Amino acid sequence: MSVARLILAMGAWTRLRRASEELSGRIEGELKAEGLPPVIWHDALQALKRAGEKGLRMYELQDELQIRQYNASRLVERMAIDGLVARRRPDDDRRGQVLTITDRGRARLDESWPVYRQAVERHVMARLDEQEAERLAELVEKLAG
Amino acid sequence: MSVARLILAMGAWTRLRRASEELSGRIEGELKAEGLPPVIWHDALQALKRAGEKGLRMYELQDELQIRQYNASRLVERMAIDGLVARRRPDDDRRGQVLTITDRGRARLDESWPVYRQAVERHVMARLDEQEAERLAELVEKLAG
DNA sequence: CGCAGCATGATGCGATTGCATCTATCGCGC
DNA sequence: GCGCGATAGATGCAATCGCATCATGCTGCG
Repeated sequence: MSVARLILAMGAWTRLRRASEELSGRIEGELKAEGLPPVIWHDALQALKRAGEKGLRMYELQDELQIRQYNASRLVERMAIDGLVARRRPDDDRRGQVLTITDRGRARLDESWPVYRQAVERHVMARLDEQEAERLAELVEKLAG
Repeated sequence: MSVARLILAMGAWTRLRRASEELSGRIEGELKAEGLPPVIWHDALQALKRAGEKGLRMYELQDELQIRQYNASRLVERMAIDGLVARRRPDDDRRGQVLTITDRGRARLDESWPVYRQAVERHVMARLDEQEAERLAELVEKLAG
């Protein structure tokens, strides 16, 4: 019946939220403890690295990271202050920015990757086997669409 | 091999985080659009309602909601300002607080529940069948322990 | 008893977020 | 070419978060 479904959905949602916050707290905490930038910076740098020379427009980065426009704007500003990304105005659209990773950005990525990786190994990989990780990914994917 | 496991874990973790943020955004958004308090207030009021007359100590609420000490402190302060919870000092431990829900708190809960419920129905229940919701709850539970 | 350390919760401060709005530029229809 | 709605991104402001630390009261040990 529908009541049971709702209770299950509520339970899943609440646990999902708590688990996400718990994990974020731990993983971000480990990065910060090493003086490294937060996960979102890592994601952004990785996306920019993948994009290579051609770089990404603001809105592409925003899309890829699934963050809000103003958060993308501020994220990039902070990363630019640290010299991790370069911004340039394309001639064909002078409203916009093209973002590329700098050498310093790549270096920072290399520096943070081992720590990030170990954190994920410890807090995620160690707790789920392959099937479970795959299934979890599928299920949350259904929610985010 | 271990590399595959790491990739799966990373994928699960990233999607989990994004889905959680996405869903939080939508659900909190709907509450805010109706002038209702955020989900965490709902959770807190519900926990206090369950606790009844006896109420909860700060650290019990903190435990139940899995939030940090300073967040509990501030959450309760804001809810008290709105008159949704009552704080009183127990005689046997005059450092602490005992929190109880007020009539106004119960009323607010009744008011926000239909909206919250519908949001969860729309964004969670509608996207997962019973098995999926149950499995998701199990999996995230393994991560949060 | 007296004091040191522990537990409980509050708070100052800087960083981040959300929301709304602003500026600059683009491109389409006339 | 001109004007106007649409698009790209920045920003002021208030609220919230994280961290460290503080204040107060409790507890156990000599």
